[in-house]
Amino acid sequence: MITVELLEKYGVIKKSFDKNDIIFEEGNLPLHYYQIISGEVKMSNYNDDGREFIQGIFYNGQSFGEPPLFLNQKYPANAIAVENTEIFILPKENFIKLLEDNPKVSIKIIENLAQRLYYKSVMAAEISTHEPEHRVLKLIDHGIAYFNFQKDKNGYLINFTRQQIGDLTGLRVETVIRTIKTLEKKGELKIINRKVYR
Amino acid sequence: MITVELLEKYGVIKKSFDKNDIIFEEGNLPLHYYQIISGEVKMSNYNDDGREFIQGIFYNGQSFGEPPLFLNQKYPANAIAVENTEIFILPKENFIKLLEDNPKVSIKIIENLAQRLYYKSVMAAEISTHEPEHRVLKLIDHGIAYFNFQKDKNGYLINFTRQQIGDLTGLRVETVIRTIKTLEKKGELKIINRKVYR
DNA sequence: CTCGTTTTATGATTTTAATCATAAAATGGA
DNA sequence: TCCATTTTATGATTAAAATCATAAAACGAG
Repeated sequence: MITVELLEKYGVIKKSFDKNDIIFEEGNLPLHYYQIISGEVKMSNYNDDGREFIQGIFYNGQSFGEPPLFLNQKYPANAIAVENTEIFILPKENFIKLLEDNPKVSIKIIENLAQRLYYKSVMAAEISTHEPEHRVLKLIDHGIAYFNFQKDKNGYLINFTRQQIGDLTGLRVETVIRTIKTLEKKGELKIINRKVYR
Repeated sequence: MITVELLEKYGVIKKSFDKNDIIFEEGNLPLHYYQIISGEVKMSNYNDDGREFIQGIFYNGQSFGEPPLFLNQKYPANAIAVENTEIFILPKENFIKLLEDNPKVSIKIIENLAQRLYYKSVMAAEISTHEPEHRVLKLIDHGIAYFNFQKDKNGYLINFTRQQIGDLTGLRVETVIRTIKTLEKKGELKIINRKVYR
């Protein structure tokens, strides 16, 4: 996360997106740095059958889409506003200039990329070698630490739909529903009027 | 990749590992920066059944294991020498000092992490939404660009075993063998005395 | 050169999650 | 408040890759 003052110094603009608006598309060349002011953004891929895989979900203060920007490669996924969202947008050249002038920001970027790489490493191993129960629990426990799940008297509220959990873990929605029920029976989580708590 | 001169200035040491030696283990706290001089290193996880998932394979000049170093988190996977390997090892504090003193190195680190994140994004989507043929081809095509595959008169030699391809794509070795045969029949790749060419 | 290990190979069977079908409950615009 | 859409739910069936079994070929350490 880069401070507002710094971004403004380098000519950032604000842009609003409605729910379901496309921010950028897979295959496009990156031209900007994006940082969320408010709202929620998902990055995802669709395969030939229209099946979705969610690479990540981003919230207030988080940036997204930097890797291909640094590599001059095409976006490997789409970025879509999950709800009405406001975003800081900085042209690539200005962003590079900002980094050159402010070495400490580079360290922030490194930490952010490191965090995302860490998540992807964990989930990649989960998706390819573990059963549904393990995958879902791992995602939920990661979410408690890094997505914005709120704690109340029942525990952490996992505010993902069953479909989203499926799209993040590579499982079908029916499988997620059944898996969550099994996990409830085993006492690993609670279901209180259809909402999942951990 | 950080230059030898710079690493030596900050007190780097060289260490040799024999084939199959463990460089660090999942769950340990990171204390060093690692950069390969020669040889080959794999990072991988094992699930409860002993099934392996290879996170990545690294060669001459490449560094590995930085994300948890920046985050003060435990290693999410093991690092193992695939063959006899020589590695530069720099203590964490010296590495941080090196970065602070040399902002341009930060940019290199960012590009490196961005590259790895890009690979993980592509493979995550493949593993969770595509069939074996698609997964194997994507891995191979990525390997041509980023692993050290050599081109000869038959095309690029994919110098991975079927088992390694399986551990990188989340498939079983028998499935990989059958998939590669199918891909050969479809003309997507060649098999010349058991070696795979693309 | 030899022998144990690894790699590639193939066929038969099983398992597990995907798929298909259907529906009730909840949600959210108009 | 009404209706279309989304979300959760459950049962039956299927398909696809994993598993199991076995073996030949290649490799590599001594």
